[in-house]
Amino acid sequence: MPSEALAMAARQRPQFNYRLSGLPYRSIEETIAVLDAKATTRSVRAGLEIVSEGRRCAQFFVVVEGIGMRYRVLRDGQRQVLNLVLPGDLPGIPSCFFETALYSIRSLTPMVLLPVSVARLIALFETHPRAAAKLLCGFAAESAVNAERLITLGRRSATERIAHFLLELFTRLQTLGLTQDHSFRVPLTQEMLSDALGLSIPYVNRVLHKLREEGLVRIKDQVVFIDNPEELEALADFEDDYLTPLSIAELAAEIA
Amino acid sequence: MPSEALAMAARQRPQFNYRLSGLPYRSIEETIAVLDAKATTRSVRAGLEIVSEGRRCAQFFVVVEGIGMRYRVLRDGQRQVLNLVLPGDLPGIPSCFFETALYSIRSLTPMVLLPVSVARLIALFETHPRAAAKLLCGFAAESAVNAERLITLGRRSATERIAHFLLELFTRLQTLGLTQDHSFRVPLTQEMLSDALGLSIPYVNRVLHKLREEGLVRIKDQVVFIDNPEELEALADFEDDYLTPLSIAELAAEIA
DNA sequence: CGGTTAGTTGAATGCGGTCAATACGTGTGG
DNA sequence: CCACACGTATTGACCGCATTCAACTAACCG
Repeated sequence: MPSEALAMAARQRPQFNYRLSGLPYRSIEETIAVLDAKATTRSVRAGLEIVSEGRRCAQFFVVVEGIGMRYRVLRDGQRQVLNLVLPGDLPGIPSCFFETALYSIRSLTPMVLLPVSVARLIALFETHPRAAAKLLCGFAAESAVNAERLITLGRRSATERIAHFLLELFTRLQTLGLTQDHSFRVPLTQEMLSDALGLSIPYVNRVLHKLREEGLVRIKDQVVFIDNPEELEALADFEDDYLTPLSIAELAAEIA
Repeated sequence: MPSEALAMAARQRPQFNYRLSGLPYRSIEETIAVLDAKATTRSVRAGLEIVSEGRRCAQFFVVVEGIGMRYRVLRDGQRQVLNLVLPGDLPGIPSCFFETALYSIRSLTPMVLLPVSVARLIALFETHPRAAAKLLCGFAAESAVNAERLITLGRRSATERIAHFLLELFTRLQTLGLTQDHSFRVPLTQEMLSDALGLSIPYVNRVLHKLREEGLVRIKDQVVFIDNPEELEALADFEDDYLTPLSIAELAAEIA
């Protein structure tokens, strides 16, 4: 299905289908099998607050399907979006290791989640070490994404931030088999972009306008089109190393 | 030892002693015991690059003693300091899960490290699940610190950034038993502060000057004095929740 | 003594924020 | 069917926080 036609369809009634069609390294299949996914899976509608900052959070989740966001609202009402939560991610870590959740998590699309209580996680280490190791790997991969965002916020210009963010999202979704050609659909408002990248809404708008005019990237009806990947990557100084961790098998084979 | 006298001593010849005197939750004692610390511990001098971005990194480290920094140098020479590495931290994660290290790590003081190869880590999950669980907890605690820094870079002013950073450092070092009264010693240059907080060196200087004049905080001869903790915390909107994770025992006791 | 690194200060500039108004689409209730 | 509210996108004018560039000091070390 050509991406332009897809956009056309989106204009009429945006649909989001984030069922996994590709299986990345930190695939959740083994974990799910171990945890008897089918029995305990939980579906939530879009726009639901799954974890609330300041309230006890005794479990984390394995995202099976859908997209969410993790964020903090500051005293003065400002919001910082920490990251987008995609299939295979583990929202609720690290909040479940604290007295009270440190951040809130909200679904942006309908989601399918696999809840895992902390007690069960601890037990998992005894009973299914392999699954536990996978969880650590998955969490480490997430932390690499967060570190890269830190670099983005600390040292990149507004244009670079936006370009880098969209390229990262594209790459991650591509690994999950959730892209079409050079486009992907996410329920991404300019407000969310600004809150994720530490910018103001009007400025995000201006930069997006500029990037669109330069033929680099477009966002239309919640579909992002990467029109010129090469130039966009050059502009953003984007390298995808940090998105492609080694597999457990490769790691175990390492010479000690 | 009064902190003023300590500063006096520092002026003559700065000394750094970061041996652990307190043992935080994510204490490394069990891990060290399991891993036969004594036999494999490694001491490094100050200023050594322990992990180099772009080069293979097949192990991570448990910091037994000393302080280091994790950073990335960008294409254009700009540097972003991701975090300071303190005793109990686990530098090398997540880099060891990737083909090539994503960031560099450098010692700021002499350090004592416990190297753990990835292969051994994987094996550890089978043989010592309890130690593996502790590693995950420790890593989760680190990730909370990084998330908080993300909020700092995204949504806080220069003054708030500096105040928040110094308070965080104080609190973490206090937990480790490495503070005196309301002061602590770190080999922290204004350049490092600026690279950690996404600011320019001159501006860091100006803000520090202002904070000193307001009687909130001083840095003198590599000793940081928190002169007015209450006001500084109010100014920075600092809460220490994210620095005090639950213990494994508490977690295991959770109702499933 | 020179060389080097860290800290300090001033002046000019600019990136990105703030405030405000407008447009646009969609869903609502009259 | 239209009026209105609401959320999101867009644009303009002005402003200010923080950067840049540059000069200069202080401390340390060979």
